[in-house]
Amino acid sequence: MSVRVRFAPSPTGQVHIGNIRAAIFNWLFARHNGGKFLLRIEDTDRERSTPEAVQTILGAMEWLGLSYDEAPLYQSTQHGQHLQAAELLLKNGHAYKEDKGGTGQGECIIFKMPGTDMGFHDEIKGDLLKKAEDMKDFVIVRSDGSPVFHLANVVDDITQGISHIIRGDDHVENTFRHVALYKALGAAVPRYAHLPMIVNAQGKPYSKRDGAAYVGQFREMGYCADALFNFLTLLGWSPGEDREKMTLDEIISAFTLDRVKSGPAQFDLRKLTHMNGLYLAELPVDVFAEGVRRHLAKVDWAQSLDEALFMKVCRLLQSRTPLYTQSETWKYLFVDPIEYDEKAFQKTLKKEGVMLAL
RNA sequence: GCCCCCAUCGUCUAUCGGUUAGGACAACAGGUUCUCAACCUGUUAAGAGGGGUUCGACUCCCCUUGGGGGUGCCA
Repeated sequence: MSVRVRFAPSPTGQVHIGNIRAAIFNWLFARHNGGKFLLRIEDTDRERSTPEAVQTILGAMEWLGLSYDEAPLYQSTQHGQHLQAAELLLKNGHAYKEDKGGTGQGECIIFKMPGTDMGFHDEIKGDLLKKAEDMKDFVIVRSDGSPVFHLANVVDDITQGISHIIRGDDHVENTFRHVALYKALGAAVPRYAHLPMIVNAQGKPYSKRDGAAYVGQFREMGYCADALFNFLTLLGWSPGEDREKMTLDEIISAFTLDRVKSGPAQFDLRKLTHMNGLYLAELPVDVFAEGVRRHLAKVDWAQSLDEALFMKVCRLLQSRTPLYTQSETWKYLFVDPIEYDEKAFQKTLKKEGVMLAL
């Protein structure tokens, strides 16, 4: 079975850390299995989708090295496909029209759940079952003619030939609907894997209120892509054998879904910072220096530093810098005069017999 | 309310019936040191509770408790 997975973000703003983690896991799964990693931009929400947000997504993926294998599919171009699928469901009796009243006006198209108990196998959580009475019919096309997420998502996954759907835990319940949709559409049901959520110290979904929550923010704060990638990989997954800091190749070859945990994982910025330090320490000096330069660009005392001294300082402090932004505290090395008591200094020199090689 | 999922040090995790329950981050102590930091060494620290199954349970089953998710003409 050839592996085809996808990352399907909505271009409505910044790229959330939880979303990019899902992208990373999909990417790793594809690379580990020699499959394809596809990108689908779910831009059907005309109100909130913007071209800038698409660029933000592309930029975040490029920064982290998440290369995709085929041209991105823009969901808005699939509108006809979605409606065609709805028509098919109507025709074969899996859907019906109804005016539900309430917020919308007119008839919407509703998918009829099979009315039998259902189940699917989750690669991470195991077998999941649901009784018929716990599943309700649901709207697939709104009364204004626009397809709902469930329909669009499933139809697009079918047209992109997705074999494994690896996504956040918050979609577990949707999966029963999606499986029913696949079957009603006469398509092969893909394999599913639901990733544990990334939560904050309170156990709630990690959000921007908990500090940095977007890829762009981590980049600005001075974290390097490899460190963030490695760290995110360890949230909910472990290669075993006490391995943590790994090269990309090592991660790819060790990555399997059966080693993904199913409980939520708390985001610990301190551990990320420590790991970032390990990555910065092994960078070539000039690359490190370049990163420092970027972060010092806006700092007033660092506007015209002596190049030779700057490189010297970089060489000296590289291994002790967990974050680029820490270079902002290097001011004393360049401009502050060293304060000392001349008399006490001389006295110490004599007393200790200290020899200074100056 | 109803449905589903989850549960090892403060945190991320290893363990897939038999271990002194291991590693990492953090914390603490000491060392090193031109402040800070980094670094080195060491210490503290965990199987939520109760029943089973078994010669033997962190590990398998059940209940309780706690946490999370879902329950839209949102995605």
